[in-house]
Amino acid sequence: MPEGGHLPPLRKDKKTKYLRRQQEVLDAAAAVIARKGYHGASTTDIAGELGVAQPSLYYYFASKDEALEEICRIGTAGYLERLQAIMDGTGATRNKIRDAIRAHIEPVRTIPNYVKSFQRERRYLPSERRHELGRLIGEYDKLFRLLLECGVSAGDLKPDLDCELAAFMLITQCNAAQYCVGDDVSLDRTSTAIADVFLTGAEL
Amino acid sequence: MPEGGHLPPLRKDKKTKYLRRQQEVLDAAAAVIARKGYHGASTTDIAGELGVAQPSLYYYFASKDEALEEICRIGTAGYLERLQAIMDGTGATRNKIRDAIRAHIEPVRTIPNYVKSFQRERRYLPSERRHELGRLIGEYDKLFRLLLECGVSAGDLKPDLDCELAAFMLITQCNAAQYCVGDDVSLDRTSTAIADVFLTGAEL
DNA sequence: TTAGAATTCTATAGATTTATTGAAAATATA
DNA sequence: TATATTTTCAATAAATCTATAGAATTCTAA
Repeated sequence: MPEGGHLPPLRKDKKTKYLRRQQEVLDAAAAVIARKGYHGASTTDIAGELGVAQPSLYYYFASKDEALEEICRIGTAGYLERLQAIMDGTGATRNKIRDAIRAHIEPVRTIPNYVKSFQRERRYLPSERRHELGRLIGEYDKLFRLLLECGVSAGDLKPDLDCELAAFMLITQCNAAQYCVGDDVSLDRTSTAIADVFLTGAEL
Repeated sequence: MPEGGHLPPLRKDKKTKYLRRQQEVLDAAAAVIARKGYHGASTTDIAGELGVAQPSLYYYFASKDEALEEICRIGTAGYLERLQAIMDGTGATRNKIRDAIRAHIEPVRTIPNYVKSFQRERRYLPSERRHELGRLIGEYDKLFRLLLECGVSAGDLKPDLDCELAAFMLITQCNAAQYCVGDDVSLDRTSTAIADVFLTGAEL
């Protein structure tokens, strides 16, 4: 058994196979945790999802905590970089906001179990990792807020806009986009609808 | 011990004292469950919050499930009625929307532990009660959507507004209002800010 | 002050959980 | 095929959880 349970075996050409299986285990864990919550999802449940015995999981992860850490890492990967890239662009404020909304919602749709587990279960992480994630989220919130503040400075958005609150509410709406139940809930239509209301309002 | 653990004693004048204590137990349970989640909150944790021994709780509730049911009942009480009353009023659409937002956020601020426990932990209810709550939420969503649709019909809101999505996103923002962290996060200011952006948008 | 009612406690049963150990099975390699 | 490596499993330890039973305590009222 690999040291610590989560370290891969030694032969280098076998690593990829090990890592592929580890990914499958992680997918199963994310699915069960998204469905039943971290404490509601037993390791027996996760093993059942995979069709293996419960101790087999420990060949790939040292602990349930560690699996949640990895799930959260995947669920948050790239967010900051994508938003930064959008802000570095040259388009109009409204298009940057549209792009930011779209970029945020995309993983919510493509890897919903990872994002959902991150959103709802990250508070059960060990404190060090939890605080680390908190800092990352704080940076993202700040960057999103900066996007709006730049729009205000440029004269594209209302000068009295509460950018902190507005950024928070936009992020909240993007996170909730996975729970939409309407007729056409495609990524495109959902992100466009959120952006439209945010930019131009609902009133005539 | 009262039959079933949760039924009050017989002498009628003692009932109020029993019910008061039951409320204290419920407050403690709501606080711990809001903080640690339903499965993360052990009955020992809840008893510790009250400073009593763990089995003492069972004098007031037959089970942990039952306590969660009661917490969810309190956390959702009055929502439908308040929204209905607002819709029955005669004011302009924009003011009804403002009132609806304000009314939704108020319990989020006044009884946060109950609302938070309801929002995040209701999925762990026994299935019958969970579906019952689901129907209640569905009615509320539908009523909120109707409010917007009436606005569209009256010519107060844009004819192409996606009322289902917009209602869902408004409710989502109200529910998230408990997590605001800005300078002035009063009920008034938060609800006004949400309504302003929704009605008139962020763009100049 | 004492009898009865109401409330809380100690002790514990019984189920479930995470994680470990060492053996068995499966797979790859020579 | 035989050997070594990788992967999985059965068995189980140890901790924790919900809930119960019955005793002890506290409160109330005559």
